[in-house]
This record gives sequence, C-alpha cells and structure tokens, in this order.
Amino acid sequence: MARNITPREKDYPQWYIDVITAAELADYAPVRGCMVIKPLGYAIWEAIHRDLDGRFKELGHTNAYFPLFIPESFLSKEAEHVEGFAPECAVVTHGGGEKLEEPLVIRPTSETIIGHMYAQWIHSWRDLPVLINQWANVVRWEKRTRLFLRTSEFLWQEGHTAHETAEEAREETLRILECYRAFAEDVLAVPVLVGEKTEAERFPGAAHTWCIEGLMQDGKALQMGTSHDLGQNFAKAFEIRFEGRNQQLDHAWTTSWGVSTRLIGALIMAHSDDDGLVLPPRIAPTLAAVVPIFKTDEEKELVLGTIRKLMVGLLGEEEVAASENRIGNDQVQKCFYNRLTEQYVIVDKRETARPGDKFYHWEQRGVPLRIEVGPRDCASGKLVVKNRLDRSKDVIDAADFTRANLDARLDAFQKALFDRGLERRAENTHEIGDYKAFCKFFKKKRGFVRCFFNPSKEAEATVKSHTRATVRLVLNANSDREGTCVFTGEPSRTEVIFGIAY
RNA sequence: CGGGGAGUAGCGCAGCCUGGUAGCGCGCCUGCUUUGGGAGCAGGAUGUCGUCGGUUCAAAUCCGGCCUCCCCGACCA
Repeated sequence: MARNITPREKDYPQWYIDVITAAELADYAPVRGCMVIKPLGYAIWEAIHRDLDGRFKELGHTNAYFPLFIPESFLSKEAEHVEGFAPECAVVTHGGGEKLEEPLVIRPTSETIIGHMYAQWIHSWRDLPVLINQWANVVRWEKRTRLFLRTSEFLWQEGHTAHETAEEAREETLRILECYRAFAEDVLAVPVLVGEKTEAERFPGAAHTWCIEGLMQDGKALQMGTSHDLGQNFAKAFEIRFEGRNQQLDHAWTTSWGVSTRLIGALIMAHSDDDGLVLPPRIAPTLAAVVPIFKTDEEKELVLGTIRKLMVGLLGEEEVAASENRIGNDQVQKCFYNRLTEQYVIVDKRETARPGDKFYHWEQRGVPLRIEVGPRDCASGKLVVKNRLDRSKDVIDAADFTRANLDARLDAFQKALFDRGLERRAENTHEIGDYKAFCKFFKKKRGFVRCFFNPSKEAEATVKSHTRATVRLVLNANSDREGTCVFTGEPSRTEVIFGIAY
C-alpha cells in the first residue's frame, strides 16, 4: 500500500490531492487559486492537445490566436454573456504606469473579441464557414478552487465557427460534441453521457449548450466538455453580417466549444486508485518502465546488457543509441516508443533507489506497464511484465518482448479501463420516478439519476435547494416512452440525468 | 463571500495553554553493507517558526491586520 496516499474510502478529496502530489502532476502557485502544472501533468495536457488538435484539423479547422486582453465594453454587448461572466472577470485598469482609458478584461472566454474580428472578416456567404480554434489560457476569478478541476487560470482550447445557416451551425455543434465523446471514451477511456443542457445550465449567451458528462469514482458528475450553438446572438451583438446567396444581408450563425485542463482532473478521478495515478495507455507519457534488478557488479553488467539488447530488439539500435545520448540517461533513460505521440519506454537506471522504490515510483505516476529484469530472468531468458491496472504479473520469454506484444497489452489495458468505467457508471446510475425517493437518494448517495423531468429554472432551483442535485443533461427531449415529471408529477417525455456536480 | 480547520527543515508533525538560545519521524548529503515490493548501520547538513505590526528586558508561544491552503456552503464555466 502506498504510504503517502490517503485511501479513497477514508477521505476522497484528500486522496485526490495526494494522488496529484505523489504523481507530481501539479503544485500550488503563490497566487490564490492558481497552480503550476508540473512536467508530468503538462505531458498529459500535451497528449490531450496533440490528439484533439489532429481531430479538429481532420474536421477542417485551423488554429489561430486572439489577444488575452478584451476591451471591457465588448463583454457588455451580449446581455446574458456579460451577466454570466462579469462577476468572475479579472480586469486590468493600469498599464505602463498609467490608468487605462478603458479597462481590459483578461479573457474568461473569447466569444466577444473573436466575434468582433469575425464581423470584419465576414462579408459574403462565400466567406463562410469560418472554422477556427485556439489553444489558450483563460482566467475566471473562482471563489473556490481545486487542482485541475477549477482554477483561476486554466488552459483550454476554444473553437469558434461561423456559418451560413442555422442548420450548419447546429451540425457543427453536434459534430464537435461527437468528437469530444469519441475522444473522452476512446482516448481518455472515460465513459461519458451526451446531451443538451437545460436553460438553467446553459452557457451565457448560447441558444443551445451540449455537453459530455462523466461520472467520477465518488459518484459526482463532472462536465468534461461543452459545445454551444450560439444561434445569431453573438452575430447580432457584434454585427457579424454577410450578403447571402439571395443578395440579402443576414447575421451569421456561430458556435463555440471547448475542453480544458479539467480533463486531467477527470482522468485522475475516473481511473486512479489507492496506489496512485492510473493513466490510459493512449495518454500516458510513459508506457512502460523497465526496472533492472541486480546485486553485484557482474549482475549489473549482465542485467543492463540484457536490457539493452531487449530495448534494441524493441525499438532498434538507432533509437537506443540516441536515448543514450540524451541528458540524464544514466539515471532514467528515455527511449521513444512512438515519436508521433511522444510516448516513452524508460529504463530506470538509478542506483540511488532500490527496485522496491522504483516499483512504487512508477506505479504512483500511472505508468501502465512495468518490466522487471533481474539475474534470474537473464539466466532463463525471461522477463516479468506487471500490469498497473489489474496488478497481474506475467513472466514472458525475452523473445516475446516485441512491439506486437506490448501493443496488445496496452490495447487490452485501455479496453479494461474503459469497461471498468462503464461498469461503475452502470452500478451508479438509477432510475427514480418518485420525488420522495429522489430526495432520499441524494441525501445518502451519489450517482446519476435518470428520470422524466420537465425542465424549468424554478423547478431546477427548488430541486437543487432540496438535494444539491442539478440536471446534468437532457438525454432525450422527446422520448418514445411516456413518463411523469419526477418533480411535478405531470406527464413528460423529457428524460434527463440528475447528479451532484463538481 | 459565510462557517470550520491549518500554516514550524523538502514532506508529515510536536512545541504554544504557563513567553526565556527550535525539536521528532521520514526524506536529503557522506561512507560501508545492501538491492526480485518502500533497506541497515555510522556520521552530517538544512529553519528569516506564512507575513506585517503591537505588547514585553525577551515572542514560534500573547494581541491585531493581511496572505495562502484544505473541508462544508453560496457563487460558477
């Protein structure tokens, strides 16, 4: 058992912090609500960035960059938008030692400044669609922060598109939603529900907000991504107009969508255990850690020699030789397993730590596979493969230490992780039709509650005051099944998911 | 922003009530022995006691302001 990690059972919030600390994902910054993303945490973000970026480009989007500072007056141009964001904006009032004529808001999101630019770039239907994404930091002055889940500054991507018709904008919104779903499930191995937000939970200024929602191990819901159909709201506020095929002036239809470093929090809370971080192989910066075991100098020579041969067999002489020239290779030798995804197999050659230390070290950092090679293995031509997820230990022939073998193990790991998530979600999803039972459930338990519900701001506020639960998403606004609203008892065809959210 | 808890060596903590030259465990450094699940012995280094101010001959300790973190609320992409 890891001695530096509080078990989930004992104190879940403390466990979360302990896992982050033990895995060295992040550290607190000397500014309230801000964090430093340390190399391992950042490598995970880079992996998320790399994969999603490819998906966006595959769909036809390109990246651009807009300013961090937004003139304060821009925010006010969309009534709901300013109402939603003004309370959490950081505002710059001075620059260069002088008071600014107009204060500058540090972007909490970029709809306004991008809308302003789109108004200048878009004149004709021939200019549409505009499909731009930006990778950026944003600032939202949060009262209560949590590492990765909610910090005052965070990293994200925000896509902003403009279209000729309402249909196209809606299609774009749903296309991105599906992109997020596939990414969350296939890459992060976190099962997500997909649906629309109710008016109460909608993005300020959006016509429709769609989301992917995951269930964490403590039964709380986590919003992992949103895709907004902005209708013509921002186009009207910023006068994004174009002359159509019919020679009439019309406002463009815009969308925006984003995921953030919060996804790292989702990864931690969905997969990790009392021994520390667990990462899906498709995201893990290090796929396998090779731990040499030896006592004497002769054994050291034998074991390290054997490992070198194994690594050459796995990755080729060129890569192994290159890794030996990298700085620090006498400590932890980093060999590229996949240069495109920047994923490594490492050899932990530190002589200051003993094998047991190394086992815990890499386990806590979420490395999916551990390879042990000792004198006994060298003699028998075998090696040990330990699986981080199910803790199984396989003794395999050295000849089987191949890409095909490792890939198969990593694929099985990825699948097992996702299947475990599906099982957990199934166990923690309940259909409840009666409001008394509904309240009783949330008094004691956490999880997704599926029910019929006729959304309204008032009803949702009342339910929240009773239970702290909110509508996480509308599963189906027009169900084939006919039910009764869990709150009012009236007939309903709207199926929703309630949960207590992070 | 309201309620509760905390801040002393890298980490975890004691000391504070009852002011009087700052301690323990782990980690770290050196050496030897070790090494297949967190090693043993010996020696050693490390602190503006979160910060600013007040009381006092004297403050980690008493008083006040502020900062930061954690938990529970409120708020919230």
